[in-house]
Amino acid sequence: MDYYFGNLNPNPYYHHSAVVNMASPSSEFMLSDYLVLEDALVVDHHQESWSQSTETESSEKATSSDASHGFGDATSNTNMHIKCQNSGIKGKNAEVSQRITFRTRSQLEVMDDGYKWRKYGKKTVKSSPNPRNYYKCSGEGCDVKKRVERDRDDSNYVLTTYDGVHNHQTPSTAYYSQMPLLHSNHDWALHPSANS
DNA sequence: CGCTTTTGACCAGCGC
DNA sequence: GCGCTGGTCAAAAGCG
Repeated sequence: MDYYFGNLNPNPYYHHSAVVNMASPSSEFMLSDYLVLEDALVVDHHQESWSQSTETESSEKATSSDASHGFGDATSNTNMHIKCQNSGIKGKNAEVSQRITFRTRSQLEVMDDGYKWRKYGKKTVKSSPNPRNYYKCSGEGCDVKKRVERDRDDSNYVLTTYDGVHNHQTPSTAYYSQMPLLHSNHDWALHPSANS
């Protein structure tokens, strides 16, 4: 099941969209718990492979200079093409955690999603020639982790896996208060094209 | 000085 | 039990 989200916030800084492929449609999923996205993107609904993004609504698309507002390297030409899978993962103590993987076309390996992360490990894994980096959320008492690695098939893409749910708001709320907020859940809604 | 990154060591799960 | 692999720890170094 694919959901196509469009950000309703008219502010050009925050025109975002993403497809969410939910393995369990009934599970609770707050996209904005995980994402503060930058550019607009279009997602292929029909195939497993990842296709090149086609820009739409470019008049509202954030420019590269906008990226200097804390969302990444303004010179990096980051374009995001994201599909994510949400699946219930049973932890050691049988608790169900949330794990979501995003595949993002980006020259940046680590994108600013509004949370503060501390790197705690780096590992070369056999399944990929590229090293995998491990991060923990720096929030007090927050046990959310993420893994970041380059796609083994196409190093232009970055695979980011979020594991867990934040127990706090983004620490950048104060910063964002200078501009309209994205990272409230209310900015996201099912895009009409999802029905077609 | 406090926080982050680096990186080798260590640990746990899994297959044989 | 042993080896392989992925994930985490923690000491040292780096940085602002």
